[in-house]
Amino acid sequence: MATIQEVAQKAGVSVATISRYLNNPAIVAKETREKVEQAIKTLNYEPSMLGRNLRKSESRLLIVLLPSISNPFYTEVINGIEDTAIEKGYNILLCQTDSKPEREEIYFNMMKNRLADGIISMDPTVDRAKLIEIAKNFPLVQCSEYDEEGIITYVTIDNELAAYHAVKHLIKIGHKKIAMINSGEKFLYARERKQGYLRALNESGIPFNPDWIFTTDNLEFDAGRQAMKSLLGKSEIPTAVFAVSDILAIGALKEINLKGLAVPDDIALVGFDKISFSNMTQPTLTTISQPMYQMGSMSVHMLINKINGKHTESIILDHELVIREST
Amino acid sequence: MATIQEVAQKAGVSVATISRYLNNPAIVAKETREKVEQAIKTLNYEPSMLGRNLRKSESRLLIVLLPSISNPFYTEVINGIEDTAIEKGYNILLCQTDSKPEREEIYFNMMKNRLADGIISMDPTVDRAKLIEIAKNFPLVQCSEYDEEGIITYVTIDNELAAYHAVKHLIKIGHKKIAMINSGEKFLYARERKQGYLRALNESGIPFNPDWIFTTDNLEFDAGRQAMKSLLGKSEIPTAVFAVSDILAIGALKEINLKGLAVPDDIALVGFDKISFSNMTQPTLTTISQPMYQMGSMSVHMLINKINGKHTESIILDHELVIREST
DNA sequence: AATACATGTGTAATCGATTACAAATCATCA
DNA sequence: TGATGATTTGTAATCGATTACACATGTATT
Repeated sequence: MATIQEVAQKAGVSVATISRYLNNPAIVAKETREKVEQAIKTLNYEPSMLGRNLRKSESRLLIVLLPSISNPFYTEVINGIEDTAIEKGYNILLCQTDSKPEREEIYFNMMKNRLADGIISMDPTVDRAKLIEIAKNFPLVQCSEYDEEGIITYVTIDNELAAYHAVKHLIKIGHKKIAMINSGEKFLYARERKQGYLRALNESGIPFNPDWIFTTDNLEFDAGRQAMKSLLGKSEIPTAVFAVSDILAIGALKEINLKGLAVPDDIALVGFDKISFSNMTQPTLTTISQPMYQMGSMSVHMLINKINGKHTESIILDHELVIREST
Repeated sequence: MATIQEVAQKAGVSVATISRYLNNPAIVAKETREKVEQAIKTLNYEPSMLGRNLRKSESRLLIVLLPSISNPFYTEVINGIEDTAIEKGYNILLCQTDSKPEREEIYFNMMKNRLADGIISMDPTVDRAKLIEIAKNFPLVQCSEYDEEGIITYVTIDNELAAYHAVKHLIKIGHKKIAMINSGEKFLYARERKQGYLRALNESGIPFNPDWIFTTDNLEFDAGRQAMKSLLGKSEIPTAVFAVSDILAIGALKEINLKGLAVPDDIALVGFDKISFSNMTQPTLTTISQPMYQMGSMSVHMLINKINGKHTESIILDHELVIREST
């Protein structure tokens, strides 16, 4: 691998000239430029990012923290992140924490070690205190999550309103017995969506039945099944279910089918996230669509602003209710 | 951010001593060590990877090339890659090509620019000639794909045998009219799986009906639906279908359901890959399980061997037929 | 006491780029 | 013609670490 020194020698100019050519070809004289181009071509030279990065003290790498890549909700967000990052000359390091603090630690250290220029955190389970500590010293934005105290810049949707819309839709098509499959209330979004659910019921004068709210301890398919199993075992069975994630809804759907009941005739079902699989089930799933690509794209813009020392405001984006066969 | 120089000054020793402490604390005297530890702590020092990387001319980053992260087949492979890489002190750069050559180019350049130490390619659509060219000059292994000429080191399964097993299973449970939903034969694995399908039929004396082989132009859900629609429109309708990917199979399942037919009673269905969603459908999908985690893990071991200049042999791993409700 | 060897530390070169500053060249114009 | 300013290039310091080599000290051996 040729270095800039060798190119300089071959072209009969100094390394400074080569560097100038690399960074702004226009400022080197036409004649010199041709010699440099010639030398680069014959030596098959490619500049080393290692040298450049050290000198500029930047890595042009962004860390994206997420619990797990297998959750399809994130894939579309990642597309937004990746496209925007590449457009801005950055690359992304996709980091799965599996909600394990020691994994988190590794990635926070990469930041401290200057192997990354900033962090986009999409992990709801990350330790809040540590995150705030990091955010004080390094560029960091939260995507689809946020900190109630508003110390950390974020981009997200209005979870309360989205849940409200979902439940309102169920009420509008005639349901009164509406259950909710929620994830642990340690998550802010879970608390907010529950508020939206309650507000919709309340507004329509439907009494709240605590029997019909089921809290799962994870977001997997099986948790959805268990939740539905429990709901189907209640003395009074709901006619509609709002699940806070599509995967949970798909688990519920499976359980409903197993019990010989039909969606939407016996039980209507609304999910959340509009993952691609929500369109592949039988029946297809009514769900809340988040502007995932846009969220990803925005968070990169915000992060790069932070890296460049500019101030950035948090943003709340719009969601959309997608009505399909399950309601 | 403190540098090694400042730490050295604070501790009253030379930078060499700090560096030695960082890389092998045992070789610095106990007394000095304590001074160094003290200085590091009070300055809150974290060594810069930029400096280290330049000096060692390595980045400790591995590029993982894949068509799209949204294909769940890859997520488990990635887990294997990530765990093993971290264990070996490397990090991974997940790179989606979307099968676009210009995206590929970006990532190959990162390699040339020394921003990555090696590449694991899982992209079947990547330009072969270019891949071989890269493999000649840089550490590269192929995972789940391979080059027929055997120039590039790879880890994969025996696709012909896996398809053979899948079709044999259908024959064993009484099917004679067996269709295949295949992806384009530009992919080596598609050609191989077709061979396995033909061998199984042939061995059981079942004549091959060209009407029953459908070639899709992509691997998406809708392609599966279209394929099944076509098969259901034939003059003679098959009683079993072998699809070369679970997503295609799930698309087919949707179409079968829409036509009011039942799986497995009217039509039996076998997929390929054992993605997590294959267990969430109604009915669950019989499929071929590839050792995805192991494939990922192996490919990292092989790549690191290559990076360290050691010779490495290609490997073919075992698959497994997972029989579930759809057959 | 002389020698050999192990242990611990410092000096300074090095990795491959960028860039401030100085210097050389050239054209322009009074 | 000489001053002025623009354009182009070179010199050398720099980013933050690692490491070969040299040197000083302590310990063991005869």
